Amino acid sequence: METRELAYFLAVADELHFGRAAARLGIAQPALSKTIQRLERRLDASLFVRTSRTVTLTAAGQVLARDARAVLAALSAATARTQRTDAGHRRLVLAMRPGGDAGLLPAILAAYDREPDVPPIEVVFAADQARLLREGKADAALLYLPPADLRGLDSETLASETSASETSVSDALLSNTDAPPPHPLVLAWPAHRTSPAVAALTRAAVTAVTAVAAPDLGAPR
Amino acid sequence: METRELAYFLAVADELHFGRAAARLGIAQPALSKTIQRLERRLDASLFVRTSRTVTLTAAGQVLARDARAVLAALSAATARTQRTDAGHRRLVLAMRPGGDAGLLPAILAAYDREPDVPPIEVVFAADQARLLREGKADAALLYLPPADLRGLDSETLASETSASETSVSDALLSNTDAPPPHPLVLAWPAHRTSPAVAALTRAAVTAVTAVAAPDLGAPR
DNA sequence: TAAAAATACTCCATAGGTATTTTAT
DNA sequence: ATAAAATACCTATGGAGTATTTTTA
Repeated sequence: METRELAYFLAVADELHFGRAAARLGIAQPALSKTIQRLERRLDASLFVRTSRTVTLTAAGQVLARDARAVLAALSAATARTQRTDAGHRRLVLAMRPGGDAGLLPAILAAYDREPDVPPIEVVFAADQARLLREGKADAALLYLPPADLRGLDSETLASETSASETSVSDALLSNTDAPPPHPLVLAWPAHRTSPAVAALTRAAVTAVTAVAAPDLGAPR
Repeated sequence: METRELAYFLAVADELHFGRAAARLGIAQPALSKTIQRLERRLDASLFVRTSRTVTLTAAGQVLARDARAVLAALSAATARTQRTDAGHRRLVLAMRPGGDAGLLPAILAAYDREPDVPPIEVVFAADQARLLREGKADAALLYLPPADLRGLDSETLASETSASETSVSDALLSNTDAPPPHPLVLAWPAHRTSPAVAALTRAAVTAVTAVAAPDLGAPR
Protein backbone atom coordinates (compact mmCIF):
# COMPACT_ATOMS: atom_id res chain seq x y z
CA MET A 1 0.00 0.00 0.00
CA GLU A 2 1.54 3.28 -1.11
CA THR A 3 1.19 6.57 0.72
CA ARG A 4 -0.32 8.13 -2.39
CA GLU A 5 -3.12 5.57 -2.16
CA LEU A 6 -3.67 6.45 1.49
CA ALA A 7 -3.86 10.16 0.69
CA TYR A 8 -6.33 9.50 -2.13
CA PHE A 9 -8.41 7.29 0.13
CA LEU A 10 -8.51 9.99 2.81
CA ALA A 11 -9.63 12.59 0.31
CA VAL A 12 -12.61 10.42 -0.61
CA ALA A 13 -13.24 9.61 3.06
CA ASP A 14 -13.33 13.35 3.79
CA GLU A 15 -15.45 14.42 0.84
CA LEU A 16 -17.58 11.30 0.49
CA HIS A 17 -17.72 12.25 -3.18
CA PHE A 18 -15.30 10.96 -5.82
CA GLY A 19 -15.66 14.01 -8.06
CA ARG A 20 -14.94 16.58 -5.35
CA ALA A 21 -12.15 14.45 -3.88
CA ALA A 22 -10.53 14.16 -7.32
CA ALA A 23 -10.78 17.91 -7.80
CA ARG A 24 -9.18 18.48 -4.41
CA LEU A 25 -6.36 16.12 -5.36
CA GLY A 26 -5.92 17.73 -8.74
CA ILE A 27 -6.59 14.52 -10.69
CA ALA A 28 -9.48 13.25 -12.78
CA GLN A 29 -12.32 11.29 -11.23
CA PRO A 30 -11.79 8.01 -13.10
CA ALA A 31 -8.18 7.83 -11.97
CA LEU A 32 -9.31 8.21 -8.40
CA SER A 33 -12.04 5.57 -8.79
CA LYS A 34 -9.53 3.13 -10.19
CA THR A 35 -7.00 3.79 -7.44
CA ILE A 36 -9.60 3.19 -4.74
CA GLN A 37 -10.80 0.03 -6.48
CA ARG A 38 -7.27 -1.26 -6.67
CA LEU A 39 -6.74 -0.44 -2.99
CA GLU A 40 -9.89 -2.34 -2.05
CA ARG A 41 -8.83 -5.26 -4.19
CA ARG A 42 -5.35 -5.39 -2.68
CA LEU A 43 -6.68 -5.08 0.87
CA ASP A 44 -9.44 -7.53 0.04
CA ALA A 45 -11.80 -5.24 1.91
CA SER A 46 -14.62 -2.97 0.86
CA LEU A 47 -14.00 0.61 2.03
CA PHE A 48 -16.94 2.53 0.59
CA VAL A 49 -20.55 1.81 -0.20
CA ARG A 50 -21.35 3.67 -3.42
CA THR A 51 -24.72 4.41 -4.87
CA SER A 52 -25.15 6.86 -7.69
CA ARG A 53 -26.18 9.47 -5.13
CA THR A 54 -24.16 8.84 -2.01
CA VAL A 55 -20.82 7.49 -0.89
CA THR A 56 -20.41 6.22 2.66
CA LEU A 57 -17.59 4.62 4.58
CA THR A 58 -17.89 1.00 5.57
CA ALA A 59 -16.78 -0.04 9.05
CA ALA A 60 -13.49 -1.19 7.54
CA GLY A 61 -13.20 2.17 5.80
CA GLN A 62 -13.66 4.00 9.08
CA VAL A 63 -10.91 1.95 10.64
CA LEU A 64 -8.56 2.59 7.75
CA ALA A 65 -9.37 6.30 7.77
CA ARG A 66 -8.18 6.63 11.35
CA ASP A 67 -5.08 4.56 10.78
CA ALA A 68 -4.23 6.20 7.48
CA ARG A 69 -4.21 9.60 9.15
CA ALA A 70 -1.89 8.28 11.83
CA VAL A 71 0.43 6.73 9.24
CA LEU A 72 0.64 9.91 7.17
CA ALA A 73 1.22 11.97 10.31
CA ALA A 74 3.99 9.62 11.37
CA LEU A 75 5.52 9.90 7.92
CA SER A 76 5.40 13.66 8.01
CA ALA A 77 6.98 13.66 11.48
CA ALA A 78 9.68 11.31 10.18
CA THR A 79 10.43 13.76 7.40
CA ALA A 80 10.65 16.66 9.84
CA ARG A 81 12.96 14.76 12.18
CA THR A 82 15.19 13.57 9.37
CA GLN A 83 15.57 17.04 7.92
CA ARG A 84 16.09 18.53 11.35
CA THR A 85 18.87 16.02 12.01
CA ASP A 86 20.49 16.57 8.63
CA ALA A 87 20.60 20.32 9.06
CA GLY A 88 23.85 19.80 10.94
CA HIS A 89 22.77 21.55 14.12
CA ARG A 90 22.48 18.31 16.06
CA ARG A 91 20.35 19.50 18.96
CA LEU A 92 17.87 18.00 21.34
CA VAL A 93 14.79 20.20 21.07
CA LEU A 94 12.90 20.44 24.37
CA ALA A 95 9.46 22.04 24.27
CA MET A 96 7.81 23.62 27.30
CA ARG A 97 5.58 26.50 28.27
CA PRO A 98 7.15 29.57 29.80
CA GLY A 99 7.18 28.83 33.53
CA GLY A 100 6.08 25.26 32.87
CA ASP A 101 9.08 23.68 34.52
CA ALA A 102 8.18 24.11 38.19
CA GLY A 103 11.48 25.97 38.53
CA LEU A 104 13.35 22.79 37.68
CA LEU A 105 14.81 23.76 34.31
CA PRO A 106 18.19 24.96 35.61
CA ALA A 107 18.67 21.78 37.65
CA ILE A 108 17.61 19.62 34.70
CA LEU A 109 19.94 21.36 32.27
CA ALA A 110 22.81 21.14 34.75
CA ALA A 111 22.27 17.39 35.24
CA TYR A 112 21.92 16.90 31.49
CA ASP A 113 25.22 18.62 30.83
CA ARG A 114 26.91 16.11 33.12
CA GLU A 115 25.76 13.27 30.84
CA PRO A 116 28.45 12.10 28.42
CA ASP A 117 28.19 12.54 24.65
CA VAL A 118 24.92 14.41 24.45
CA PRO A 119 24.01 17.05 21.89
CA PRO A 120 23.28 20.60 23.05
CA ILE A 121 19.74 21.28 24.19
CA GLU A 122 17.56 23.82 22.46
CA VAL A 123 14.61 24.88 24.59
CA VAL A 124 11.56 25.94 22.61
CA PHE A 125 8.74 27.72 24.37
CA ALA A 126 5.35 26.85 22.96
CA ALA A 127 1.81 26.30 24.14
CA ASP A 128 1.21 23.13 22.12
CA GLN A 129 4.09 20.96 23.27
CA ALA A 130 2.43 17.63 22.53
CA ARG A 131 1.70 18.75 18.99
CA LEU A 132 5.34 19.69 18.43
CA LEU A 133 6.31 16.18 19.51
CA ARG A 134 3.74 14.53 17.24
CA GLU A 135 4.85 16.66 14.29
CA GLY A 136 8.51 15.79 14.76
CA LYS A 137 9.43 19.38 15.56
CA ALA A 138 10.60 18.63 19.11
CA ASP A 139 12.32 15.65 20.72
CA ALA A 140 10.98 15.98 24.24
CA ALA A 141 8.56 18.13 26.19
CA LEU A 142 8.00 19.15 29.78
CA LEU A 143 4.31 19.41 30.51
CA TYR A 144 1.66 19.37 33.18
CA LEU A 145 -0.86 16.61 32.82
CA PRO A 146 -4.33 18.02 33.22
CA PRO A 147 -4.12 20.22 30.14
CA ALA A 148 -1.80 17.98 28.12
CA ASP A 149 -2.88 14.86 26.25
CA LEU A 150 -0.27 12.11 26.26
CA ARG A 151 -1.98 9.80 23.79
CA GLY A 152 0.53 8.47 21.32
CA LEU A 153 3.47 9.67 23.38
CA ASP A 154 5.84 7.91 25.72
CA SER A 155 6.50 9.63 29.02
CA GLU A 156 8.04 9.59 32.44
CA THR A 157 6.24 11.13 35.38
CA LEU A 158 8.63 13.40 37.26
CA ALA A 159 6.54 14.67 40.12
CA SER A 160 3.04 14.00 41.39
CA GLU A 161 1.20 11.62 43.68
CA THR A 162 1.52 8.89 41.08
CA SER A 163 5.15 7.87 41.29
CA ALA A 164 8.49 9.71 41.54
CA SER A 165 9.93 9.16 45.00
CA GLU A 166 8.06 7.31 47.71
CA THR A 167 8.51 10.53 49.67
CA SER A 168 6.15 12.50 47.52
CA VAL A 169 3.55 9.76 47.76
CA SER A 170 3.44 9.69 51.53
CA ASP A 171 3.75 13.46 51.62
CA ALA A 172 0.65 13.82 49.59
CA LEU A 173 -1.25 11.54 51.93
CA LEU A 174 0.18 12.86 55.19
CA SER A 175 -0.28 16.53 54.40
CA ASN A 176 -3.96 16.53 53.52
CA THR A 177 -5.94 13.58 52.22
CA ASP A 178 -8.52 15.69 50.44
CA ALA A 179 -6.09 18.15 48.90
CA PRO A 180 -6.41 18.32 45.15
CA PRO A 181 -3.60 16.23 43.71
CA PRO A 182 -0.76 18.40 42.40
CA HIS A 183 -0.64 18.58 38.62
CA PRO A 184 1.72 15.82 37.57
CA LEU A 185 4.84 17.15 35.87
CA VAL A 186 5.75 14.86 33.00
CA LEU A 187 8.59 14.48 30.54
CA ALA A 188 7.21 13.17 27.25
CA TRP A 189 8.62 12.21 23.86
CA PRO A 190 7.30 10.64 20.67
CA ALA A 191 6.55 6.94 21.02
CA HIS A 192 9.42 4.61 20.07
CA ARG A 193 11.88 7.53 19.99
CA THR A 194 13.86 6.85 23.16
CA SER A 195 17.19 7.96 21.71
CA PRO A 196 20.32 8.09 23.89
CA ALA A 197 19.88 11.85 24.14
CA VAL A 198 16.26 11.53 25.29
CA ALA A 199 17.27 8.83 27.75
CA ALA A 200 19.96 11.14 29.11
CA LEU A 201 17.46 13.96 29.47
CA THR A 202 15.07 11.64 31.29
CA ARG A 203 17.78 10.63 33.73
CA ALA A 204 18.70 14.28 34.20
CA ALA A 205 15.11 15.27 34.86
CA VAL A 206 14.58 12.47 37.38
CA THR A 207 17.83 13.38 39.09
CA ALA A 208 16.88 17.04 39.24
CA VAL A 209 13.45 16.29 40.66
CA THR A 210 14.65 13.95 43.38
CA ALA A 211 17.47 16.34 44.27
CA VAL A 212 14.95 19.12 44.73
CA ALA A 213 12.30 16.96 46.43
CA ALA A 214 14.59 15.27 48.95
CA PRO A 215 15.98 18.27 50.90
CA ASP A 216 12.87 20.31 51.65
CA LEU A 217 10.56 17.29 51.85
CA GLY A 218 7.79 19.35 50.34
CA ALA A 219 5.80 17.84 47.53
CA PRO A 220 6.99 19.44 44.31
CA ARG A 221 4.72 22.38 43.65
CA MET B 1 7.60 9.82 0.15
CA GLU B 2 6.22 6.44 -0.89
CA THR B 3 6.26 3.32 1.25
CA ARG B 4 8.22 1.49 -1.42
CA GLU B 5 10.97 4.07 -1.03
CA LEU B 6 10.94 3.53 2.73
CA ALA B 7 11.22 -0.22 2.31
CA TYR B 8 14.09 0.18 -0.15
CA PHE B 9 15.82 2.59 2.18
CA LEU B 10 15.50 0.16 5.07
CA ALA B 11 16.96 -2.65 3.00
CA VAL B 12 20.06 -0.55 2.36
CA ALA B 13 20.15 0.58 5.99
CA ASP B 14 20.09 -3.07 7.06
CA GLU B 15 22.63 -4.38 4.57
CA LEU B 16 24.82 -1.28 4.27
CA HIS B 17 25.49 -2.56 0.76
CA PHE B 18 23.51 -1.52 -2.33
CA GLY B 19 24.19 -4.74 -4.20
CA ARG B 20 23.05 -7.06 -1.43
CA ALA B 21 20.08 -4.85 -0.58
CA ALA B 22 19.00 -4.88 -4.23
CA ALA B 23 19.30 -8.65 -4.33
CA ARG B 24 17.19 -8.91 -1.19
CA LEU B 25 14.56 -6.67 -2.76
CA GLY B 26 14.64 -8.59 -6.01
CA ILE B 27 15.62 -5.58 -8.12
CA ALA B 28 18.82 -4.48 -9.85
CA GLN B 29 21.42 -2.38 -8.06
CA PRO B 30 21.18 0.73 -10.28
CA ALA B 31 17.42 0.98 -9.74
CA LEU B 32 18.01 0.94 -6.01
CA SER B 33 20.77 3.54 -6.22
CA LYS B 34 18.51 5.84 -8.19
CA THR B 35 15.59 5.41 -5.79
CA ILE B 36 17.77 6.27 -2.80
CA GLN B 37 19.23 9.24 -4.61
CA ARG B 38 15.77 10.52 -5.43
CA LEU B 39 14.70 10.02 -1.83
CA GLU B 40 17.67 12.01 -0.60
CA ARG B 41 16.98 14.74 -3.12
CA ARG B 42 13.29 14.97 -2.17
CA LEU B 43 14.09 14.98 1.55
CA ASP B 44 16.95 17.37 0.94
CA ALA B 45 18.98 15.26 3.34
CA SER B 46 21.91 12.93 2.94
CA LEU B 47 21.09 9.46 4.30
CA PHE B 48 24.22 7.44 3.50
CA VAL B 49 27.91 8.12 3.20
CA ARG B 50 29.18 6.00 0.30
CA THR B 51 32.71 5.17 -0.56
CA SER B 52 33.54 2.51 -3.10
CA ARG B 53 34.17 0.11 -0.21
CA THR B 54 31.72 1.01 2.53
CA VAL B 55 28.25 2.41 3.03
CA THR B 56 27.32 3.98 6.38
CA LEU B 57 24.25 5.72 7.69
CA THR B 58 24.42 9.44 8.41
CA ALA B 59 22.79 10.76 11.58
CA ALA B 60 19.77 11.75 9.50
CA GLY B 61 19.72 8.24 8.04
CA GLN B 62 19.69 6.71 11.50
CA VAL B 63 16.73 8.88 12.45
CA LEU B 64 14.85 7.97 9.30
CA ALA B 65 15.62 4.27 9.77
CA ARG B 66 13.88 4.26 13.16
CA ASP B 67 10.93 6.24 11.94
CA ALA B 68 10.58 4.32 8.71
CA ARG B 69 10.28 1.07 10.64
CA ALA B 70 7.60 2.62 12.82
CA VAL B 71 5.72 3.90 9.77
CA LEU B 72 5.80 0.55 7.99
CA ALA B 73 4.73 -1.23 11.17
CA ALA B 74 1.84 1.21 11.57
CA LEU B 75 0.86 0.61 7.97
CA SER B 76 0.94 -3.13 8.43
CA ALA B 77 -1.15 -2.83 11.58
CA ALA B 78 -3.61 -0.64 9.68
CA THR B 79 -3.94 -3.34 7.06
CA ALA B 80 -4.55 -5.99 9.69
CA ARG B 81 -7.18 -3.92 11.47
CA THR B 82 -8.95 -2.99 8.25
CA GLN B 83 -9.12 -6.58 7.09
CA ARG B 84 -10.19 -7.75 10.51
CA THR B 85 -13.00 -5.21 10.50
CA ASP B 86 -14.11 -6.07 6.99
CA ALA B 87 -14.32 -9.76 7.75
CA GLY B 88 -17.80 -9.09 9.04
CA HIS B 89 -17.26 -10.54 12.48
CA ARG B 90 -17.22 -7.15 14.14
CA ARG B 91 -15.59 -8.03 17.44
CA LEU B 92 -13.49 -6.30 20.02
CA VAL B 93 -10.42 -8.48 20.45
CA LEU B 94 -9.07 -8.41 23.99
CA ALA B 95 -5.67 -9.98 24.58
CA MET B 96 -4.55 -11.28 27.96
CA ARG B 97 -2.52 -14.02 29.53
CA PRO B 98 -4.33 -16.94 31.10
CA GLY B 99 -4.96 -15.84 34.66
CA GLY B 100 -3.71 -12.34 33.87
CA ASP B 101 -6.91 -10.63 34.87
CA ALA B 102 -6.60 -10.69 38.66
CA GLY B 103 -9.91 -12.55 38.65
CA LEU B 104 -11.62 -9.48 37.24
CA LEU B 105 -12.55 -10.78 33.81
CA PRO B 106 -16.10 -11.86 34.68
CA ALA B 107 -16.85 -8.51 36.29
CA ILE B 108 -15.34 -6.63 33.37
CA LEU B 109 -17.29 -8.61 30.79
CA ALA B 110 -20.51 -8.15 32.76
CA ALA B 111 -20.00 -4.38 32.97
CA TYR B 112 -19.07 -4.24 29.28
CA ASP B 113 -22.26 -6.04 28.30
CA ARG B 114 -24.25 -3.33 30.03
CA GLU B 115 -22.73 -0.71 27.70
CA PRO B 116 -25.00 0.19 24.79
CA ASP B 117 -24.18 -0.61 21.16
CA VAL B 118 -20.92 -2.46 21.66
CA PRO B 119 -19.65 -5.32 19.53
CA PRO B 120 -19.12 -8.74 21.11
CA ILE B 121 -15.80 -9.30 22.84
CA GLU B 122 -13.41 -11.98 21.71
CA VAL B 123 -10.83 -12.83 24.36
CA VAL B 124 -7.51 -14.03 22.99
CA PHE B 125 -5.02 -15.63 25.33
CA ALA B 126 -1.45 -14.85 24.37
CA ALA B 127 1.87 -14.16 26.03
CA ASP B 128 2.80 -11.22 23.83
CA GLN B 129 -0.19 -8.96 24.32
CA ALA B 130 1.60 -5.71 23.54
CA ARG B 131 2.84 -7.15 20.27
CA LEU B 132 -0.67 -8.16 19.26
CA LEU B 133 -1.77 -4.57 19.83
CA ARG B 134 1.12 -3.14 17.85
CA GLU B 135 0.48 -5.51 14.97
CA GLY B 136 -3.20 -4.65 14.78
CA LYS B 137 -4.26 -8.15 15.78
CA ALA B 138 -5.96 -7.09 19.00
CA ASP B 139 -7.89 -3.97 20.03
CA ALA B 140 -7.11 -3.98 23.75
CA ALA B 141 -5.04 -5.90 26.23
CA LEU B 142 -5.06 -6.59 29.95
CA LEU B 143 -1.54 -6.74 31.26
CA TYR B 144 0.66 -6.42 34.30
CA LEU B 145 3.23 -3.69 34.07
CA PRO B 146 6.57 -5.07 35.15
CA PRO B 147 6.85 -7.52 32.29
CA ALA B 148 4.91 -5.50 29.72
CA ASP B 149 6.28 -2.57 27.75
CA LEU B 150 3.72 0.13 27.11
CA ARG B 151 5.80 2.22 24.74
CA GLY B 152 3.73 3.30 21.81
CA LEU B 153 0.49 2.28 23.47
CA ASP B 154 -2.19 4.25 25.24
CA SER B 155 -3.38 2.84 28.54
CA GLU B 156 -5.43 3.20 31.65
CA THR B 157 -4.13 1.95 34.97
CA LEU B 158 -6.81 -0.14 36.67
CA ALA B 159 -5.18 -1.11 39.94
CA SER B 160 -1.90 -0.32 41.64
CA GLU B 161 -0.44 2.27 43.96
CA THR B 162 -0.37 4.78 41.13
CA SER B 163 -4.01 5.71 40.65
CA ALA B 164 -7.28 3.80 40.53
CA SER B 165 -9.34 4.51 43.61
CA GLU B 166 -8.01 6.54 46.52
CA THR B 167 -8.86 3.47 48.54
CA SER B 168 -6.22 1.28 47.00
CA VAL B 169 -3.65 4.03 47.44
CA SER B 170 -4.19 4.39 51.17
CA ASP B 171 -4.57 0.63 51.48
CA ALA B 172 -1.18 0.10 50.01
CA LEU B 173 0.38 2.55 52.42
CA LEU B 174 -1.59 1.52 55.51
CA SER B 175 -1.05 -2.19 55.12
CA ASN B 176 2.72 -2.23 54.91
CA THR B 177 4.91 0.66 53.85
CA ASP B 178 7.76 -1.51 52.70
CA ALA B 179 5.66 -4.04 50.86
CA PRO B 180 6.64 -4.41 47.24
CA PRO B 181 4.15 -2.36 45.25
CA PRO B 182 1.56 -4.61 43.64
CA HIS B 183 2.07 -5.12 39.93
CA PRO B 184 -0.03 -2.47 38.27
CA LEU B 185 -2.87 -3.97 36.24
CA VAL B 186 -3.30 -1.98 33.07
CA LEU B 187 -5.73 -1.86 30.17
CA ALA B 188 -3.83 -0.86 27.03
CA TRP B 189 -4.68 -0.23 23.39
CA PRO B 190 -2.88 1.04 20.31
CA ALA B 191 -2.18 4.78 20.42
CA HIS B 192 -4.86 6.98 18.84
CA ARG B 193 -7.28 4.06 18.65
CA THR B 194 -9.73 5.01 21.39
CA SER B 195 -12.80 3.76 19.55
CA PRO B 196 -16.23 3.79 21.21
CA ALA B 197 -15.86 0.08 21.89
CA VAL B 198 -12.46 0.52 23.55
CA ALA B 199 -13.81 3.46 25.56
CA ALA B 200 -16.70 1.27 26.69
CA LEU B 201 -14.31 -1.49 27.70
CA THR B 202 -12.21 1.01 29.63
CA ARG B 203 -15.28 2.22 31.52
CA ALA B 204 -16.29 -1.36 32.18
CA ALA B 205 -12.85 -2.27 33.50
CA VAL B 206 -12.69 0.77 35.79
CA THR B 207 -16.19 -0.01 37.03
CA ALA B 208 -15.31 -3.61 37.69
CA VAL B 209 -12.13 -2.71 39.55
CA THR B 210 -13.75 -0.14 41.81
CA ALA B 211 -16.70 -2.45 42.43
CA VAL B 212 -14.33 -5.17 43.55
CA ALA B 213 -11.99 -2.87 45.47
CA ALA B 214 -14.66 -0.98 47.38
CA PRO B 215 -16.46 -3.80 49.29
CA ASP B 216 -13.62 -5.85 50.70
CA LEU B 217 -11.19 -2.92 50.99
CA GLY B 218 -8.35 -5.21 50.01
CA ALA B 219 -5.88 -3.94 47.52
CA PRO B 220 -6.38 -5.83 44.25
CA ARG B 221 -3.95 -8.70 44.32
C1' DT C 1 -33.95 11.99 -15.64
C1' DA C 2 -29.94 13.58 -13.86
C1' DA C 3 -26.06 13.21 -10.85
C1' DA C 4 -22.37 10.44 -10.05
C1' DA C 5 -19.45 6.36 -10.30
C1' DA C 6 -17.66 2.87 -13.45
C1' DT C 7 -15.73 1.42 -17.95
C1' DA C 8 -13.04 1.81 -22.25
C1' DC C 9 -9.29 3.47 -24.53
C1' DT C 10 -5.07 6.07 -25.06
C1' DC C 11 -0.72 8.13 -23.59
C1' DC C 12 3.30 9.04 -21.17
C1' DA C 13 6.06 9.27 -16.89
C1' DT C 14 8.89 6.63 -14.39
C1' DA C 15 10.29 2.30 -12.12
C1' DG C 16 13.26 -1.07 -13.49
C1' DG C 17 16.53 -3.60 -16.57
C1' DT C 18 21.38 -4.11 -19.02
C1' DA C 19 25.80 -2.29 -20.14
C1' DT C 20 29.36 0.62 -18.82
C1' DT C 21 32.07 4.06 -16.32
C1' DT C 22 33.88 6.14 -12.21
C1' DT C 23 35.90 5.95 -7.73
C1' DA C 24 38.52 4.92 -3.71
C1' DT C 25 41.00 1.47 -1.21
C1' DA D 1 43.61 -3.90 -9.08
C1' DT D 2 39.18 -4.49 -7.85
C1' DA D 3 34.91 -4.16 -5.47
C1' DA D 4 31.16 -1.34 -5.46
C1' DA D 5 28.38 2.64 -6.52
C1' DA D 6 27.10 5.88 -10.18
C1' DT D 7 25.89 6.94 -14.90
C1' DA D 8 23.85 6.15 -19.51
C1' DC D 9 20.45 4.38 -22.02
C1' DC D 10 16.49 1.50 -23.09
C1' DT D 11 11.99 -0.84 -22.06
C1' DA D 12 7.44 -1.46 -20.32
C1' DT D 13 4.20 -1.28 -16.57
C1' DG D 14 0.69 1.30 -14.73
C1' DG D 15 -0.91 5.95 -13.34
C1' DA D 16 -3.50 9.50 -15.33
C1' DG D 17 -6.18 11.74 -19.03
C1' DT D 18 -10.62 12.13 -22.21
C1' DA D 19 -14.83 10.21 -23.79
C1' DT D 20 -18.57 7.37 -22.80
C1' DT D 21 -21.69 4.15 -20.48
C1' DT D 22 -24.11 2.40 -16.50
C1' DT D 23 -26.63 2.92 -12.37
C1' DT D 24 -30.17 4.27 -8.95
C1' DA D 25 -32.38 7.69 -6.15
